[in-house]
Parts: sequence; structure tokens; C-alpha cells
Amino acid sequence: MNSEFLMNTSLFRNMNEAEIKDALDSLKATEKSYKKGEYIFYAGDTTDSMALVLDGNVTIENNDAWGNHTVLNSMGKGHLFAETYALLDDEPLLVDVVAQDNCSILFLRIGSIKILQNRNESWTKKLMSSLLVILSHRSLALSGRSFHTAPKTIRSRVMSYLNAVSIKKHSNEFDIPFDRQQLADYLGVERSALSKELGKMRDDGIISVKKNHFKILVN
Amino acid sequence: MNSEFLMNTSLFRNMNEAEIKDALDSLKATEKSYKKGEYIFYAGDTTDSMALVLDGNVTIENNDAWGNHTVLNSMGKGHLFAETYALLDDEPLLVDVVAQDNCSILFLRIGSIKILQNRNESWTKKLMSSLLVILSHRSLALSGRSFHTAPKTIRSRVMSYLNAVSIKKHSNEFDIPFDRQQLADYLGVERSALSKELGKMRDDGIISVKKNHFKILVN
DNA sequence: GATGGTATGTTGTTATAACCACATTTGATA
DNA sequence: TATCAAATGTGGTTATAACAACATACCATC
Repeated sequence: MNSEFLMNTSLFRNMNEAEIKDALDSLKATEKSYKKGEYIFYAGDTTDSMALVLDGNVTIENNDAWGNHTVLNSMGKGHLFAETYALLDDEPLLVDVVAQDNCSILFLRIGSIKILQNRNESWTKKLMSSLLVILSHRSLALSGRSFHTAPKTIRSRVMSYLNAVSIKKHSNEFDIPFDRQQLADYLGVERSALSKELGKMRDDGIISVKKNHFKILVN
Repeated sequence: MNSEFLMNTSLFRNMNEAEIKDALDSLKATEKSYKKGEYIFYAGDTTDSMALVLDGNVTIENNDAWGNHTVLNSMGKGHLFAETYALLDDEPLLVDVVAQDNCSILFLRIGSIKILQNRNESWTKKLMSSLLVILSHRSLALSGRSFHTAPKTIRSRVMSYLNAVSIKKHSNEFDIPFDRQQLADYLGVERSALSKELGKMRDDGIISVKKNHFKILVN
């Protein structure tokens, strides 16, 4: 196992080589290869292992009872998945995880959290810290998006989003990290409808826009 | 400090009295009272403390630059808030937290995660475990909702939601924990429009509904 | 079983966003 | 600077959901 690589993942970032080795051992780390298109997890599965992408890419997909198919996400080298399901007992995955190309996955048997709690090695606290940071970031990202997509009109979604960016940047003038298409996807609206609404908002004098540079105008 | 009460919160659930005392001490726990309407946190603040509701209720609110006001959430006794902001450095809150009635809040100085990592008392791992469980549950809840509200039509939102419940219950026939209004709110749609759509879905033969009992019909 | 209140369903109207097709702008590169 | 491709904006049409007002069903309890 290449601990050089692992040392740069968000999960093992704060550990030294010996700790990583110890952790891998204790978590019964196993590496497994998947061919393009193979299923790594099926919706409905439960798992006591979290999974780290060592090589290649995986997609998180949804396939429902009526045959609808949606690709939700794609994750590459160094990314962790299924950790929430591994940390909680008996929570079935609601999505499929599929090899997007030939890829290699490291499984770490974390089981329920009790396992970590009862160990005294130096790496356990570091691993828990990393997990806390990862989950905190995710929680923040998810609750932000959930909040910005809650309003029913495009305008209020945009306002909600711009307001959040403004708070984060401590300024009412800022660049956003999205182009139009990405912003539209993020807010769950159609690109051209978003453009149209941004134009109206400018006409109404509540914002000024130039490309991805925004200014919030208060009357 | 009433450790009897704390022992029943999700944060301290797994600790004994001595550990709780030790934890409160190390985390520089301070209790503070707020009158109805007082602000506990302002959007834009950063905090190194997480907060636990000891008594009363708080609301999570959003007040944007244009004067829009939204109540996002309400939390009562035993509930924890601001923990993601406390765990991460320099993340400003995007919401206000306001006392819904006269209430009493316990602040716990967790600061960035490093503080926990460098302590060796028995309670630290237990606290981290609790936080991991809390964050995992939240993450699961948020990603579920985010996923079900992503589709643009009411029908696909309903299908997404019902499919998830069906997976969780291991059956295509089940009760849902919402009444119509709650389901509408959860999916971000209007109640009567939801009723209408459920009716159409029944007419189209893809589900059967009776109150909150659903059955998924596949052709 | 009658009564009232709440939850749910129905209908029609209106507002809004999706969708489509195309025009314009922008930015990179020869 | 000319050329091209990609990103962004615009106008018109259609589908869909919000909204409002009301009808019916359901449930508790008298």
C-alpha cells in the first residue's frame, strides 16, 4: 500500500507512515479492483466499510423502481465514499456506486463507531478528527444547497445564494465560482431562464452583474 | 449543571457523570440566558463554541440584504447547533440564531478539532463518536432531501422520494411518516398541487395511495 | 349517530419556469 | 486582427406548478 498517496488524502492527511500502517491493519484494509461498469455498492446494501478511491473514478447513481436513471455524482482519486453508511448501523445505501472506468478501491472496515472508540492507538483520534472535518464540510455544503434551492422562484433562489456568498466574502461585491450553467445546475433551474432572471434583476436595480462578478444593490 | 439531563442528550449520551463533569470543565462550558427575541448568533459570525439548548427553543433564521426574512428551523431542549461552524476554522454562520422564547444555552468551546485531538481523557473519544453520529445522521438527511428536491417536476420528486422509502423499508408497500402538507413541504411543492399529482399518478397506474400508505406499481 | 374541525381532494385561473431556436458576446488562437 | 468555438443572452411558446376557493372525506368526541 502506497502510504505516500494516502498521506495526501483528507482521511489520512494528519498521520505519519507508521500510524497509517497501523490503521490500515486494524481496519482490515483490503484493496479491490473493478472493471468499468461493475457495481461497487448496490442501493439497499448495508456496509460496515467505508471506501476510498485509489485509482480511477466512480459514479454515484440512482436507479428507481420505474426505470429512471440519474447520475448524481462522480468521484476520483483520494475521495471517500459510503462513510456515513459505515458509521451508522443498518442504514441501507439509497444509491448505486458504479465503476466509471477500471478502478481500484480501498475498503476500510470501520463498522459502527464503537470500534474506533475502544481502541487506544494514536491514529484513532486522528482518523476521527479527519472524519469530523470531512462530515462537517459536507454538512455545510449540503445545507447551503438545500437552503438555496428551497425557494420556489428563480429570483429568490438567486438572492438566497448571493446573500450567502456575500456573507462568506464579507462584502456585497464579489466573484462567484460558477459559470452560468454551473450556477443554474446548483440552483436547480434552467440556464437560459437564469440568464433571463438575472437580466430582470439588473433592470430592477437590485444587483449588478458582469460575467461572474456580482454586486448586491440595496435601495 | 444537571448531568442527569445532559446524559440524555445525543452529545453526552454515552458518558458517565464524572466524564461529563470533566468534559464540561475542559470545554470551558458556560451557560447563558437569552430573552425572547435576543440573538444568540448573527450571520457572519464565526464561533469556536458549539451550543446546546438547555431550556426553551431557538429558531434558525435567514435575513438577507434585501430584507427577506425566513424561519428555517426551530430547535428545542437537548438539541445541538453551530457544531459544524465550531469544528471548522473560520467558517462564518450563514444564518441567524434567535431565542424563540426565554431560553438557556450551554456553550462548549470545542474550537477547531485539534483541541480534542490533543487530549487524552476518556471522554474525548466518546464526544467525538457522538459528534460523528450526529453529523452522519444529518448528512444522510440532508443528502436525501437534496436529492428528492433536485428534479423539476412534482411527479419525479415524488417518485424519487417513494423509491428511497421503498429501499429503506425493503418493500414496495409502506407507510410514509408525513401527512400531505408535510410531504409537500419536504419536497418543496404546494400541497394541493401534490394531491393533484398523486391523483394523476394513481390514474396512470404507477402507484396506489390511501392516506399515507403507498404501493409502488411497476408495469 | 350527529357535530365540528382538520386533512385531503378538486377545479379553474394565473404566474412562472422550462424549452427551443437563435442572436450576441466573449475569449482563445492562428 | 480574423476566425472559430463556447458561453451567455433574448424572444416566443408551451408545460407545469402555484394559488385561491371550495367540496368532500376523515376522525375525534359529545
